[in-house]
Amino acid sequence: MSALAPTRQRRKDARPQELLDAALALFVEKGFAATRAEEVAQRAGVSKGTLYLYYPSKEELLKAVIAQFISARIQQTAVQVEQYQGPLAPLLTETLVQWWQEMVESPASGTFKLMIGEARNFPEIAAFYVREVIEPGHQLVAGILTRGIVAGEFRPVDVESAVHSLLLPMIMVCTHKHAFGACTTNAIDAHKFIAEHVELVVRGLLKTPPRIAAAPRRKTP
Amino acid sequence: MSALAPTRQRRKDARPQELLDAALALFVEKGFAATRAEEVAQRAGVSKGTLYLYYPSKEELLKAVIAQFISARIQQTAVQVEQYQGPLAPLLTETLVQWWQEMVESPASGTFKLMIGEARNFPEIAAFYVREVIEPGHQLVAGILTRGIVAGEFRPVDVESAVHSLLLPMIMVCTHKHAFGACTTNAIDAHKFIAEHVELVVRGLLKTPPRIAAAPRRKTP
DNA sequence: TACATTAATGACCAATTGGTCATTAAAAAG
DNA sequence: CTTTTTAATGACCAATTGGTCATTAATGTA
Repeated sequence: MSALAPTRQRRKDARPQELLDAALALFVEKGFAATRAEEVAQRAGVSKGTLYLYYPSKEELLKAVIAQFISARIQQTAVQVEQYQGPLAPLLTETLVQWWQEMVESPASGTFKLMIGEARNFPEIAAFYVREVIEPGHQLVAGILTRGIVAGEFRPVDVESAVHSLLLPMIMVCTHKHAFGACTTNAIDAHKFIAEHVELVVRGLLKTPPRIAAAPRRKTP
Repeated sequence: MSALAPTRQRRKDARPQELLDAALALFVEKGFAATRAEEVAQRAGVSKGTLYLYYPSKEELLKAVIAQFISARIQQTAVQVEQYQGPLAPLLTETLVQWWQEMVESPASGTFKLMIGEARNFPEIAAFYVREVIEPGHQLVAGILTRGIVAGEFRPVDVESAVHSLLLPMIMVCTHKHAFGACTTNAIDAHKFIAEHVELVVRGLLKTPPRIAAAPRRKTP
C-alpha cells in the first residue's frame, strides 16, 4: 500500500479516540497551554478544523482527556472496592500496588504532571480535575482506611493524613517520570519504589504487625 | 509620601533582587512560559526595558531565580553537613525537618511546581536545574546515608532508593501546595506531614530501633 | 548653573496561535 | 451515473508577546 497517497478519509467513529490519544501525549509532553491545537490534529492525522469538529475548544478537549484516562479508571476501581468483602489490608495493598504499577506504565501517568503545571492557569479545568479525580481518588482510599479502622484491623490514624502519605509519593513518581525522567541520570525504579512504599505505610497502619516478622520493629513490653 | 507621584527612580543596586522576587512569584503562579516579561517588570515596579537591562533574557532570569532561591540554599546546607561530627540519625532528621519546614513557608517552595511544569519545554533550563539542584540535593542526602551506613548506624539499604523515599514526598507537598493548594478543600498539613514522614523513614533506616519505645507519635505537648 | 553619565522608559517589530467558515470531496442514496 | 449528505480541509482573522533601541531624565560633578 502506498503511504504517499493519503487520500482524505472519513472515519467519524475513530476520530474522537485518536484525538484524545494525541492530545494526552502532547499535553503531557509540552503542557496544555504550550501545545498548539494544530499539533494535536496533526498527530491524530487530521487537520485543525477537524479537531474543532469533535471538540468545541482546547479546554473541552483536555476535560475529555481527564475524564477518559483517569476519572473513568477511578470509577471502575471504586466499584470493585465497594463490592469487596474480606480483610482490608490485602485489599489496600492490592488495590494500590496494582493500580499504580499499571498507571506508571500507561501514558495516563502523565496527567499528574500536566495538571500540576496548568491547574492555576485554568481554574475551570482545575475545578473539574478536583471534582472528577482528586476527590474521588481520595474518597476511594479513605473509604478503605475507614473500613479497616472500624473493623479494628487498622490503628485509628488520621485518615486524611494517611491518604496523603499513601498517595503523594506515588503521584510524585509518575510526575518525576514525565518531568525529569529523561534528564536525570538516576531514574527512579518505579515498580520497586511503589511496592516498598505501600508495604512500608500499610505496615505502619496495622494494629497487629504481620506474623512473618520483617524484623525492624521490636515489640516493647 | 504620595503614592501618586511615582517619579522615576534610579536604584541600580536594588533592582536585581526585586526582579528576582517578582519573577519567582509570577513564574510559580503562572508558569514560566505563561508569564509575560512585562508582568515581571511591572510587579518589580519597573518597565520591561529595565528588566532586560539586568537580565539578558527570560531564560537567564529563570536561571538566576533557581540559583538564588534553591541552589545557594543547598550549598549552604551541604557545608554545614560536611562539618558536622556526631551521630548521623539526628543529623538526618534535623537537616531534613528543618530544611523543609522552612522551605514550605518560603516562596521558594514553588520552584518544584515550576520546574515540573516547564522542564521538558526548556531543555537548557532543565539541565541547569538537574546540575544545580537535583544532583547536589541528592548528593547531600546520599552522603548522610552513606556515612550512617559506614558508621554502622543505618542498615545497608539501597541509598538511591532511600533518598527518593525521603525526598519525593516532601517535594510533592510543596508541589501540591502551589498547584492545588487553593482549589482543594482538604489542604495538607505540611508541617505535621513532614515531621511524621521523616520520623517514619528514618526509623526504618535505623539498625537498632530507638530506645524510647515506638509509642508516642505526638510531637508537640 | 551647566554638563556628563547612565538608569529607566515604552513604542515598535516580527512571529505566533486559538478558533472560524466557506469550500471540497468521500461515501451513501437514488 | 447523478444527486445528496456531511466529514474533512486550510486560508484567514484578531490578539498576543519576547526582545530592541532611540529617547528621556535622575544623579553626581565642577
